Amino acid sequence: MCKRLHKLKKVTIHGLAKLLNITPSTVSRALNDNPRISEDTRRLVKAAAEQAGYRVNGVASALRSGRTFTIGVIVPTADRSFFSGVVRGIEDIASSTSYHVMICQSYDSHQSELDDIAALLRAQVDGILMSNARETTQFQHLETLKKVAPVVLFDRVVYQPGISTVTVDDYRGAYQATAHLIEQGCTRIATFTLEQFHLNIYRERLRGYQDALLEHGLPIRPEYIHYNNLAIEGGLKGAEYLWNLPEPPDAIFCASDFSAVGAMRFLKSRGIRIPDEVALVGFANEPFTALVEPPLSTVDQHPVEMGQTAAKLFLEQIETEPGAFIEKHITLNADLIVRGSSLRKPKKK
Amino acid sequence: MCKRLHKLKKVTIHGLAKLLNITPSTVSRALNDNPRISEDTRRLVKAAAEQAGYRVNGVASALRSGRTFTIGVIVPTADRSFFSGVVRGIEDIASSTSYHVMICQSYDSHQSELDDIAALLRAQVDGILMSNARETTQFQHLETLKKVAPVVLFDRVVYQPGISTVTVDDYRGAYQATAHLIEQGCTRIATFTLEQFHLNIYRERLRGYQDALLEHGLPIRPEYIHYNNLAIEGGLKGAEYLWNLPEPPDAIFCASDFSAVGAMRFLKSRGIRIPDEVALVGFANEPFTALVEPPLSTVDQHPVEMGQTAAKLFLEQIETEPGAFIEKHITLNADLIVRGSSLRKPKKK
DNA sequence: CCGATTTGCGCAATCGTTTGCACAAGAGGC
DNA sequence: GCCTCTTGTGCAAACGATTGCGCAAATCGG
Repeated sequence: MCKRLHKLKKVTIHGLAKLLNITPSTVSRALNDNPRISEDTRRLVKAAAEQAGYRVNGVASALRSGRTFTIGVIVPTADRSFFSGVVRGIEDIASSTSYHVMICQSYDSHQSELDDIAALLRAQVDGILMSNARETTQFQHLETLKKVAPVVLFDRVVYQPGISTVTVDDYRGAYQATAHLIEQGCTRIATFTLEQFHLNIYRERLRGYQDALLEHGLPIRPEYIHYNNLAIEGGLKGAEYLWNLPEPPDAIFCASDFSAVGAMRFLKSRGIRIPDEVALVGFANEPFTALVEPPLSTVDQHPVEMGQTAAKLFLEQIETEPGAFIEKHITLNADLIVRGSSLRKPKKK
Repeated sequence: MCKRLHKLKKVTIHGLAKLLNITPSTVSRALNDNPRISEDTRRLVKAAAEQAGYRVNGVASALRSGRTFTIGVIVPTADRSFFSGVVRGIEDIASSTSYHVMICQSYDSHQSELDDIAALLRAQVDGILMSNARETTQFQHLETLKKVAPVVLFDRVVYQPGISTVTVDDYRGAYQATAHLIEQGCTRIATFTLEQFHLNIYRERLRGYQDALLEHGLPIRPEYIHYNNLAIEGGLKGAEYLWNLPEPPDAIFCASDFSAVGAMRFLKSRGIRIPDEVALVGFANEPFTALVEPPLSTVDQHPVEMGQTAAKLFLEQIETEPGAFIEKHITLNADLIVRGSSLRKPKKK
């Protein structure tokens, strides 16, 4: 039953060969600029190809050559600013090097992640760039995956020999954000974070927050560390919790922009002034942060650059003999962006 | 020189066949649940495949069967909320029907659009879902493309026989937005739009705006129609222009959220109160619109649903005999979302 | 118990390119 | 003028899966 769905007169190298009275091999070599083909026939072939509207069948050449020139990408979700920025970065590099990008979403589900990997491998992608799903706490699948294809992890990573990673410096980003709040005169600084310590990013952000406090002589108060889902609603609840404490904080470092906006809502509803009574800093530099009132201070993660870097790492690896390959771990700078939500003092000169 | 980059012991149906002392054909049929294979061997083969870690080579089967189960998607840019929402919708449907999504960005350049199409065809995608680049004013390439593969256009479309489309009802969205402003007591309603009338969406939004005015007995004042790039900066300039008029408007219907935010900035800097002195409505329901102060009224375009619909149209078409196929044009509802930026009166009942 | 049908599997061609090898013709050295 | 090198093409075997056809053995009907 399975006949070609849309049959069309396809022009192949065989067709061209017949047309020119030469063999397919010669056509192939001519089109690929093989040096063993004379300049004359090369021109002839290319002209004929152009004129006949020939287009190489990528599937056939992939089968023969073993390379699809396709990169598989797995992100938790494609419609969040950060990840779509990464996808864009990957596509930037890919398309400028004649690669394609195949995209999958894990929806933060471990099973989907496994399915996506299987699907991408079936499609014979040349490599996989991914950010782990939240649910993923076991990494056995990466062990086996890395033997089959180059793997680059970004943002939510795990360190394994043979797997390169790109992250943003979450630790320093959090440290700077917290130090900035201290510098603005805040002394009771709370934080929102996610209680999933298999995720490097939240672990690091919490560390940065804590170290900043300690190194500035402030105590770490466990009641100021609130675990929530880091969505807007989580921020709302978190703020409500904090303001039920005997001594509410005078600043919150939120490990996500969404939770910061949630906190902002709560504070406004209570008539608490930002930044005078409470200073806020978010994380991720989502586009909306510049537009809320007051504009939200946050930490930029350079998503596009992250995607570009991950793609470049992949390209490096694919050019390297598997034996000679040594994974790299690239950390991008996290840039604190100070806006109105945390600016109590005039900027220092 | 071009040896397989990462050679690995791959398990193929030949391997399995040898292992089981049967032929590759039988293995293939067993794995594909061909009814002519006995239940016994089917189980045997599947067990062996499972145990040997066999994974079908999608490239090989694509070459033979003529189907890659891959959908090509071209968007102007992958990191804008609207388009990443569409991509997500497409991926939702695709992955639930064992398709993959290959994504390209045109950056609103016509040449890139052509290149992307060529690249996707080389990869033998089973169909192409795209939104036209801003630059694209000629559509000859679609003429030829549609003969080669099913094409579905979304959002920025052009109507051609044989090409299905999915759009949001820009006309009614704009009409409702404008009517809403009138209902709120505004009588001098300006608009921001893009001076590129080959793009259906801006054409329709302008029509909706104009018809709403006329049908409510208000004049169309040419000086109230401002053409700009619809970015934040365009909105800033547009507002500045309007407030240099002898009689500034008391409302702006902006054909993009970004320009609305730009206008908002200008108005705030002038101390003009929103919505009391000027009411604003944007378009697209970008995530930030709910978060600015005051929250921006806007028109939701249901990007995810648009992507899903486009993907479904593709699936329908691929199942249809090319001869029997008739294109469909689906229009999604545009939903006016009223928020603080345009709400002068208490909500009716 | 014999001829007709079904069942289960193998053979081999095919999809379109790539590529190692062979080989003829031309170039060059002496 | 003979012998070695280059140069330019052709031959044919991959790549891995799918599938029409053929053919035995098993089943069935009467």
